[in-house]
Amino acid sequence: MEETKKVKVLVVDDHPLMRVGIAAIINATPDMTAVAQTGSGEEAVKLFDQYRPDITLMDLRLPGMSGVNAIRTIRSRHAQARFVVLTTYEGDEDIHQALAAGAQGYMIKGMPHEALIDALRRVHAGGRFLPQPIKLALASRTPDADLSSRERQVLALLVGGKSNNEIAAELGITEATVKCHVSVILRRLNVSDRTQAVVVALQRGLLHL
Amino acid sequence: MEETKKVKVLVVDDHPLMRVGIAAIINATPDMTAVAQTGSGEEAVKLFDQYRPDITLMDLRLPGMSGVNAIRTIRSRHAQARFVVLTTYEGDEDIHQALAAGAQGYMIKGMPHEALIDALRRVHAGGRFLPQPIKLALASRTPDADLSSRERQVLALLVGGKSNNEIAAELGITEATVKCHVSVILRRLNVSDRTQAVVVALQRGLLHL
DNA sequence: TCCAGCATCAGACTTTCGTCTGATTCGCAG
DNA sequence: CTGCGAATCAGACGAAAGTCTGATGCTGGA
Repeated sequence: MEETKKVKVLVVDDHPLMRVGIAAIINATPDMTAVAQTGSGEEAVKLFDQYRPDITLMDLRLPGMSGVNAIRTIRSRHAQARFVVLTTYEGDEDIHQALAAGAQGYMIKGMPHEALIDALRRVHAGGRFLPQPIKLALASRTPDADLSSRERQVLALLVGGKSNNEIAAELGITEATVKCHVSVILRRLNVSDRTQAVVVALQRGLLHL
Repeated sequence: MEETKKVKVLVVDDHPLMRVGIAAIINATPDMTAVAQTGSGEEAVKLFDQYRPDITLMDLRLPGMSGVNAIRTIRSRHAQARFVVLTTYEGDEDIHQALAAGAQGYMIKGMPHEALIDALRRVHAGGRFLPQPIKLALASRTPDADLSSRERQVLALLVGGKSNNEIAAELGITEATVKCHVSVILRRLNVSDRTQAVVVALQRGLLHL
């Protein structure tokens, strides 16, 4: 068995136990090896520079720098870098962001681990890998889902449970303007009041608690 | 090394990769062995009967029967059964429920895996194990947090984004009564409107999306 | 037995929410 | 250059939401 031919994988996940499991699966595959692992996005960037893995297996929910930002940062320096995102399914927004950032594969924690190896193989071969449910979630995305930055700002405050008045104070604008933004947000998210807006924002992963 | 002296652990988690990691850590510990594993609460009950493990490592978020219900079911038949809950921290309610159901230990995914072994040892020795942040979360719990079953029902509909009117229709009561329930819920959760109620309910794990 | 708590309802009142109409400014793409 | 969309504000309106007072029936524990 020639070591140099093994596919080098960098594992990024904030759960140590999960990293152990992933590494075990990868290292049990004869032509793959987990060369390094970490629980932080910042360290992932450093480790990538150091080990130049063929594929990076990346969780999105990380303390500090998010997985998406880590992908963006690494890709800005290494355009050929390939990523498989590994996460518990948390709404279509995460998926969309990750793919936009340059991920080639998406794997859901909780799928049988053969699927993980399959995904790694396909992505390493230059292809893509998206599970069926992920494809469906992306297909059902309406383009209206993209809010302006100001609207996302207001939505964040809505999720914080703020009233129109408080939001106005916090943003230094009038309540009338806030109402206007809220109305637009409701239309874009296709809901009829702020409570529903909060629920779908959390469901779709537009914001995190 | 005498096999019969090993501490037998049953692993219950719906993420296969996580199970692999947990089992690897346990089996790497000389005096412990992961005798069985599953991703479902129902199967956990069967496997317990079959293997009689010394400790069951239980995730709370499972498809089908919840981890808490699995603990309750197993305990009703085997009062001496010991449990360590292993979960991503999702609010004080889960913890409270799990301990009330009879768990002796609580471990957060994302802690170093030495801590897991430590927890298993202590619980197997007849003790308890609660990480510091968990203790704090439990300490800051107000007794007001317990809602009546009717109130929980209303809260669930609030989280569903329903209006008072829709809730009234769904429960077959008057809107006046719904308003009354909502008022009580707001006071109990210590918030001032339904949107905030939804947010804290999700934060504290009173309800799941 | 009696009180406390839960669930139910009603009316009235204030505040907030959400919509609508209409208007101004700014930057950017065609 | 022109127009479109974002962001800003205003006023006014109806519809919800939330509070308060007060009242009834039921259950279960002290």
